[in-house]
Amino acid sequence: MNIPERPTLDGIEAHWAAQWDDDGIYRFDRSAVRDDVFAIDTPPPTVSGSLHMGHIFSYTQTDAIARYQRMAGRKVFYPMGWDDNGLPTERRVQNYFGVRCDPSQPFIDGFEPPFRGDPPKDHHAIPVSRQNFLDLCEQLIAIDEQVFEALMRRMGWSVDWSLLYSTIDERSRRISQRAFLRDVARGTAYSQEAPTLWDVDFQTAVAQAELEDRERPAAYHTIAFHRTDGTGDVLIETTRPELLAACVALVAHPDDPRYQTLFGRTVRTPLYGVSVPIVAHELAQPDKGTGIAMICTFGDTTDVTWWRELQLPMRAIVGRNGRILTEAPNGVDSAGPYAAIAGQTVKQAQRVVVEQLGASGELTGDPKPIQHPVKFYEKGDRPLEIVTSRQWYIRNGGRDTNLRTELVGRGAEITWHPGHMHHRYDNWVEGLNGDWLVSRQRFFGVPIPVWYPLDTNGDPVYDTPLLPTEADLPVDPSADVPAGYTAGQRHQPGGFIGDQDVFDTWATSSLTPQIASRWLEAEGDMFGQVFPMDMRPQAHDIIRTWLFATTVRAHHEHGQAPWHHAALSGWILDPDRKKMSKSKGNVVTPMDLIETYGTDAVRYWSLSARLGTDTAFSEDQMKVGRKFANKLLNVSKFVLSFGDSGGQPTDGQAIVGDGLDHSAISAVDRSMLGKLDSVIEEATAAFAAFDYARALERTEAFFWWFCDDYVEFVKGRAYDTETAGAASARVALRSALDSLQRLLAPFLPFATEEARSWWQDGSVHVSPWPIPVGFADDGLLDAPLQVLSLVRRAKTEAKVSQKAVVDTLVITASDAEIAAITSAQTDLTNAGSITQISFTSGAPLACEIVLAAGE
RNA sequence: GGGCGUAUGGCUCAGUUGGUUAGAGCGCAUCCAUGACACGGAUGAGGUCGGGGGUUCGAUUCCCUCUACGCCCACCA
Repeated sequence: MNIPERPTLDGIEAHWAAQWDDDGIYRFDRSAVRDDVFAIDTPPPTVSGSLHMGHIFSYTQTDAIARYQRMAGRKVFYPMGWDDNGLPTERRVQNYFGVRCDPSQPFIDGFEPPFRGDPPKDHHAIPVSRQNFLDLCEQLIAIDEQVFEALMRRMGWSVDWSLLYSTIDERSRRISQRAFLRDVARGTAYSQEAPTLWDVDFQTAVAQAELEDRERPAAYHTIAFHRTDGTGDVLIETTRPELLAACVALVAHPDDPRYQTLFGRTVRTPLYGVSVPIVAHELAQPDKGTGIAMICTFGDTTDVTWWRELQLPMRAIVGRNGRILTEAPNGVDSAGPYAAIAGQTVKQAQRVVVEQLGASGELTGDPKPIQHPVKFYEKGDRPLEIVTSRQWYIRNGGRDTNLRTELVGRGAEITWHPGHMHHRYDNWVEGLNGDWLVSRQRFFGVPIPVWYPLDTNGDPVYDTPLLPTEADLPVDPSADVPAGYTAGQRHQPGGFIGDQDVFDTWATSSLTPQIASRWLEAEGDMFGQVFPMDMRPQAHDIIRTWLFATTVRAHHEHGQAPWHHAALSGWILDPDRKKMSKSKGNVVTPMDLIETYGTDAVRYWSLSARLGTDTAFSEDQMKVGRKFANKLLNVSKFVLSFGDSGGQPTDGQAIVGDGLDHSAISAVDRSMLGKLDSVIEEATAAFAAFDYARALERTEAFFWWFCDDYVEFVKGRAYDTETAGAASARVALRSALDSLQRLLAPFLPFATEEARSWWQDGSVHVSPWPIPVGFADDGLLDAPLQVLSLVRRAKTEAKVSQKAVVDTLVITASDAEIAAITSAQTDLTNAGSITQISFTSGAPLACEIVLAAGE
């Protein structure tokens, strides 16, 4: 036994983290069978910056559950990953090095970027080749990932670092492509040319799940369409007059009496004079504007619906770069008014068209400014446009009621923590309106493993893609050649082309259970040991993306939900209850907090918050956690200082296992141990239900009671080896300490390990979770401690030391209480420095206290 | 427009099938520097459980309604 003179929390993190690593105590047991495994589908953090308090918060919550499960005997599968492919990384690379990817640039060997961190504001990103750009991505993520790992290790998260993966590494590319090929083979993935939401800055298609609405100013413009029979004008209102050239019809509600006579007739568009039909559709809203709207290809997603369902012609005018196409669409004269908008941005074009309409007299009144929601890519800066392009999709129920029902069923297989998060899943699935668009016109991602044959004219034949075999994965269709072709046939008539696109990052991260477990890999496949996983921890704002996408993939490939439990963490709020944001400038970094309060203190704050509950950032809570950890060291030192004359308990069954009969333990000590048994039961039940916060609350409450009441109560007896009950007190103290250290290990892994190391071999984190010893929680101590409390109050009111002697104490109590007090009388007189006690039968419990003179 | 959640002493939160004086910590006040701990200990003040209505012998807890805040979803001309 080696107890320091002055226990301290300082410096214990680095020491124990290194020790755990050396001992490999968090290694997954690869021989474990599924029933013994507890598998966690860890969220791979996005590597595009730094870890923030939200990560600390939620990952620590998962870690506590992992630690409990490990101690409870499960073989914990707890991987870590980096989500390092995708747009966030590309954007960070652009901002960090001052470059942008331009595939038309030649590769430069040994390329040096103009900056490494913080290019000046006026720097114009220089174009670099695709390969140079990808190299820079790899460089930067390697740097970022080192920083991430260092912080995670400092946090004491009990992940198995040998399971580390990255979503861009070779294994992930192979697994992602393998899963996709299987989707293609079974028809759950397909490509299609269709109108697609398009970000004009990133120049890529985006998926429904990545949209967000933002309130933007706009204006209603009232525009006159001319009836082709010459009987007058039809007025419509629009916020997008620049799309007039893209107009293919006017639409009103079929029941709208104002337009009954117009259905089936035609009007001519202003400026361009194109003849378009007036059609009826129930999505038209009579109360909006004039009740009749123009349908353009495409102004919004409703236009797409109308265009498709009413089988209208295509008259696209917005290009992929967000500018008006130089060539006018079918039916519009390129030389007319259109020439003035060709090549302009959408915004510029609007100004021009409004001027033109004003001049032609076809604009009625002044534009009426409004605020309205506009769809944005969640990471984008300009409103989305809709352009037609060929994309890959994975079926997600958005176009198939049966599939949707099945996916709702998968959601119901999962136990949600907290339960109400399930609504968000159902809500999302039931609101889907299209399949999942997985292709992106970007660079740093998993390539779509597909080539297309070129016909004799050199045009791609998209219906018969050329696919690699699984054995050849991963492939890069831009560099690799499909079977049966030679490299020289690329881009040649009769030859082939590679698909230029990459998967959206969610298309790969939706496979984290497969990636982490090395599904179907030649080396180290653990899939069968861990799938379906036990737990998916994640934030609630990505239910519609990550959680749902993972469920879709598991449904298609494995026919089941990917996990048994989904644990949804809340958000960190600023003290003023707003969502914590980096832009506020007052955000403290996790490392600062760890250094100020210690890891266990930061963990304590994280673990005080329940799943799904948004929580205020609170340094006060961390201070409490610091005190808690410190107290654990001190009480451990104190209890252990008594020596082990009563026999040293070594595990949860210490007292009996030590050869000491229950009857050798005094009634007072048995009562404390009974109370502890109840706490163990409650904490265990709470942990089993993923409610670590409740387990902490119960354990902590008992811990402080133990320190302030029980220890104070019995320490006089424990000191004095001449006392008959000394051995009992010592064994009880040690036994309780043993259980407490283990109960607290998931919360305070460093302090518990430190205190544990003074008297036990082996890590507390691989010791068994305590189980009840079998004593009754009889409340025997309630009455004696109540008396002690009254004595303390009397001393406080008399403004004397707690050490002051009580000459006589007359207790009025019920017979049962008197019996309890009598059984604890030795400890009571010790703890209260009481000379003489007498009893009167009665109720309620009361005391008459006479302090010794001169005190 | 639809859905979900939250409203408990100055602050952060518990409150487990409705049941005797609604709990804890922080903060605050007063006191004690007792031989584990001053990153300590003792004691205390402080709440008509968001408003209104209902069910019940009895509601913070169940039902209805209103209000405030937050989030998710929606076809946004």
